[in-house]
Amino acid sequence: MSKSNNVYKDAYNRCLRLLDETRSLPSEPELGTLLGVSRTTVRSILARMEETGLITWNKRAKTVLREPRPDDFFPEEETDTLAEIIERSFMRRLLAGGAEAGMQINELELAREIGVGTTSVREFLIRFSRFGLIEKRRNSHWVLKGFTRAFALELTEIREMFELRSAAAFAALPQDSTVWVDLDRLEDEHRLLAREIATRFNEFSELDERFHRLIHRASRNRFIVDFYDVIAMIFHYHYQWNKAQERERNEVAVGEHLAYIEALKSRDLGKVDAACRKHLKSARHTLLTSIPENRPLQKS
Amino acid sequence: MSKSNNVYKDAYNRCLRLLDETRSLPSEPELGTLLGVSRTTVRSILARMEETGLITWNKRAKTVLREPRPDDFFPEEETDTLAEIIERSFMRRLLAGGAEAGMQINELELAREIGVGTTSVREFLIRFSRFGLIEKRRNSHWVLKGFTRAFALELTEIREMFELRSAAAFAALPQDSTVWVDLDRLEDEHRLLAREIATRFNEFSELDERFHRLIHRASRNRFIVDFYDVIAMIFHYHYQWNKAQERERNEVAVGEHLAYIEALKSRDLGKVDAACRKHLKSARHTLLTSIPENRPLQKS
DNA sequence: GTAATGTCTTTTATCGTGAAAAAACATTTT
DNA sequence: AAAATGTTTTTTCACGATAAAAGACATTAC
Repeated sequence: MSKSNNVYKDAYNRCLRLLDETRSLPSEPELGTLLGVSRTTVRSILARMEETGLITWNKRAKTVLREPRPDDFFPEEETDTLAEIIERSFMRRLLAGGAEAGMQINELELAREIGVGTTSVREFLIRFSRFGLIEKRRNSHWVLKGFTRAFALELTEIREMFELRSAAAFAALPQDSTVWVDLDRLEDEHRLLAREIATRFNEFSELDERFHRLIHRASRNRFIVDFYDVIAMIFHYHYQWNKAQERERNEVAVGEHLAYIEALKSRDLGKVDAACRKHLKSARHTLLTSIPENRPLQKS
Repeated sequence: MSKSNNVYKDAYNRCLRLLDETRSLPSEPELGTLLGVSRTTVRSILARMEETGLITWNKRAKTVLREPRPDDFFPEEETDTLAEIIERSFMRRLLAGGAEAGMQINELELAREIGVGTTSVREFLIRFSRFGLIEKRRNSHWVLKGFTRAFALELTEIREMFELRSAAAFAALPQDSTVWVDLDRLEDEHRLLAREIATRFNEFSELDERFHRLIHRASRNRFIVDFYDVIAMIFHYHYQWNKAQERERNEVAVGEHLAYIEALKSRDLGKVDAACRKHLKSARHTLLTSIPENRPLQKS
C-alpha cells in the first residue's frame, strides 16, 4: 500500500456537503480552490459522484440528481492524514502514563504498533522534535524527555515573553488595520459563548486558539507565530485529558479574554500588559495543576 | 547503496590519530566511548587496522606496529553524514544567488542533483524547516521564504530577547556553579585570541558560538537553548560568505565579549544588560549589512 | 565476579519503487 | 482570447528491502 487516498476521500466528503446547497456544481478549477485540492482530485470526485448517481456529469454540465445520504460519505477515520494518525497514537501512549522520562523510543516498534511504515514514523518524530518533548541520540534511538513540570514551566516562560510582546505590538497597530475587525468579531463570539457557557463550554478551546493566534500574528515575527504551534499542541491534548472543572476554568478564561480584548481596544499599553499578565498567569496555573508533582524529572 | 559507512570511516580516522600517542590501544568498550561509536564499529576499525598492518590484534592485545601514514586515512569527504552533504548543497544553492523568495523547492530535483534518495532530502527539509527559511504547502511543494532582511530582523529580535534573559539568569547563578569556571576558561581563550587576532581572526566564529551557548544554557530553558541552533546555523553560513572586514569585525567582537564577560563576573545586572545590549547591537548590524537591501521580499 | 571478547539480534539510515495527487500541456468550448 | 475540459508528465507520499551500526546475549579471560 504505497499511499492512502485520504485527500480524495476527505475532499469528497466536503464536496458532498456542497451538494445540499446547489442544483449544479461550479467548474473544475473553481471546485479545486474551494476544496483546496488539485483538479486531478476534483475529477476523481466528480467521476465517483456520477457513478453513485449523485450527479450527471457531461463536460461543463454537472447537475445534482439527489441529496447525499449518510452512507454516501466515506468513514471519518479514512479521511485522516497518516501524520494525524501517528500523532494521535503517539500522544495516547505518551499521556496514558507509563511513559517515563528517559525512556527510549523505538521507530520500528512504533511503526509496527500503529501499522505504518518506518519512514512515516521517522518523519513524524523529526517534526515532533521541535515541541521539545523528545530528543535524538546521534545514530541511535530517540529519548523521551517527558511531559514534566519542568517542560510546562519552560513552555510558559517563552509563551509569556512572546505574548506580552505581541500584545504590545497589537495595541500599537494602526486604527485601519484589519485586526481590529477580527478582534471585534472574536469579542462577539466570546460574548455569545459567555452567555451560553453552561452548555457550550467545550467550544472554548477552539476559540482560545484563534484568539491567541490573532494576537501572536501582530508580532510579525515568524518565530513567535510558529511557536504558538507548540502551545496549541500542548493545550490541545491538555484539554482532552484534563476535564476537571472544565466548565469553571473556561468560564473564567472567557472573562479574562474579554477584559484582555477591552484592554487591547483601549490601546493603553499599561492596561494591555496587566490584562495579558493576568490571563497568562491563570493559564499557567491551569496547566501546572494538571501535571502531577511526582512525575519523574528528566534524566541527564 | 543503502547506507554509507561514514560513521565507521570517520571513527577510523579519529582512531588513527590516537595511534600516535600510545603503544597499545585500550579495550573495545573503552575505545567505543572514546570515539562515540558502538563496539561493532570499533571491531570493524580494529579489523581493518590489523589488515593494513597498523596493529596486531589478538583478543586484549592491540599493539601498535607503525605510525599512520597520510594514505591510511579515509578521504575527508567520505566521512560526512548524508545530512551534512545535503545541507551544504542546499545552502550553496540558497546563497549562490538566484534563490528568490517564493521559489518552489523540488524534492526530487534536489535529490537527483545531490545524488541521494528522496527520503533523505525530505527528512532534511523537515528538519531544516524549523529555521524559518522554508515552508511546506500542504500536499505539495516547499516554498523558499528567502534569506531576507525581514528574516534577519525577526531572528535577531528573538535572539536579543533570549540572550538578555539568559545573561541575567547567568549573572544570578550561585558562586559555586561550574559556569564560572567555564567562563574563566573562555575569558582566557578570548585574551589569547585578542593578542594574536592578526593571524587567528578566523578562529573567532567557533569561540563565539561556545561563548553564547554557555550563556544561553543558563536560561535552563530548552526552547531558548534550542533556538541557538537557528542562530548558529545562520552565523555559520554568514561567516563563510561575508568575508568583508572579517578581521576588524572579529576584533571588535572579541573586545565586546571581554567587556560582556567582565560585566557577568561583576554580577551587576545593570552592567550585564548594557554590555549584552551593546554586543547584540553590533552583531545585528554586522548581519544586516551583509544582506543586500534589494533582495526581494517574501511573497505573501 | 567483574570486565573483557565473541557471536547473534535488533534497529537505524537509506534506497528504489509504485500509487496518489499535483502540475503542466493540449484541446475544446463559450 | 479567456476559461473550461481532456490528457500526459511530474512530484509527493509511503512502503518494503537491505547494509551499517547499535545493542543484547553468551562465553572467556583476568
